[in-house]
Amino acid sequence: MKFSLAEIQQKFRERGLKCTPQRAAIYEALSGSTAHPTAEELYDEVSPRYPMLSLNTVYYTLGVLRKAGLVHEVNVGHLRARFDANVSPHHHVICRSCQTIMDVMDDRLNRLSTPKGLPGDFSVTDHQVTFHGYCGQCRKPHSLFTDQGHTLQPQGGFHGKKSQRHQKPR
Amino acid sequence: MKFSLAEIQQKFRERGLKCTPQRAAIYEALSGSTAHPTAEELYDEVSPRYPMLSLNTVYYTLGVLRKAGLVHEVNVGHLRARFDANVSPHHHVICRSCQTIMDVMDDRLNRLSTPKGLPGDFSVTDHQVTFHGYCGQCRKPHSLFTDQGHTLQPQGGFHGKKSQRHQKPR
DNA sequence: TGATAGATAGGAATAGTTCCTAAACAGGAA
DNA sequence: TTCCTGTTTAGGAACTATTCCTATCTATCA
Repeated sequence: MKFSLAEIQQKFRERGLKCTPQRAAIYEALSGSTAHPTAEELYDEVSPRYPMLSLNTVYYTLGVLRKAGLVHEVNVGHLRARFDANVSPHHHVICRSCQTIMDVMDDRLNRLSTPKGLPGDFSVTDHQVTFHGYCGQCRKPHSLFTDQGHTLQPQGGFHGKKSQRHQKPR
Repeated sequence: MKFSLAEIQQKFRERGLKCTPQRAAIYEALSGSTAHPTAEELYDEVSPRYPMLSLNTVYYTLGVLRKAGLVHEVNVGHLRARFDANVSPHHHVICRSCQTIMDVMDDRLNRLSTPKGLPGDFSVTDHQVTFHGYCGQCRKPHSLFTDQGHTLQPQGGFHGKKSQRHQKPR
């Protein structure tokens, strides 16, 4: 859920983080989304209100928030990192075709026990379950045969936002 | 387990893939490892036998083998892609500090049922459980406090192979 | 209000991966 | 066996996400 400025200020203060307008805006935008946006998508959302904002600052801020435990980084494939302000334990479903990520809140999955057969000195801190499949929009008869993971060369059919390097208008 | 040349030839033939020496060597090296090597680590392993081998070819070959279902790509964070010739369903344990990946073969995990609360038109094809924690070598008292996921700036303590762009000797 | 540690913005650098192209070659046909 | 053809290879360049560097700015605290 989207946090108010007061809530954000408090969270930052509790963790000894400076509360700059950019930082608050980035966190506000992230907390108001369940789409697991990329750094650039957050930049695109916040940028209109802060035209001087740099993508650099978004990365820096996300790094700071992550270290403070306010943000999780979700990685799907080796493509762009995606971020999530929902830091309570949860899991994900990912469409193999359009890479859309959805949250799965299922307590049963939170309670999986540590697997057997690990080296004795390995200490498990947490785990995550990722379900793969095809969402309604991508679910076509041939999908199962054409796409095993991401493709070497970009193919059509992606209905999300197109990857595009940000260009400052000149 | 490491495949023999005859086995590799057969697997390639069955899938209509040309069996070039480079391709066979790359797949042989991958099948002989449980360390989930990166493209570059495979390159480093095969390269001595094929000095003209290019990293490009390793990427191309891994892409071809992945599409043919002979290889899985495992992604940890947004760092380098890692590959696995073990394509039977299994799960992973990853050290948060050194990024070492180990396989978890646990039938119980293979049988997790599809979570509730998904959009009705989403079809789940498979799932994967990833356990995070700290391996014996990385398990120091302070580890739990300094590292939440990967760091913005590289820190010491990495005991794996150092990331280093390959340079052809001149 | 002033000092200061930390934050921001811009540009450059880095690293992993993919694209492009000409030359080489595996595998089937003759 | 030899020839043909489409695929594979290697090298270089390009691309993209992310990080590094640095000068300037600013939120916070005294």
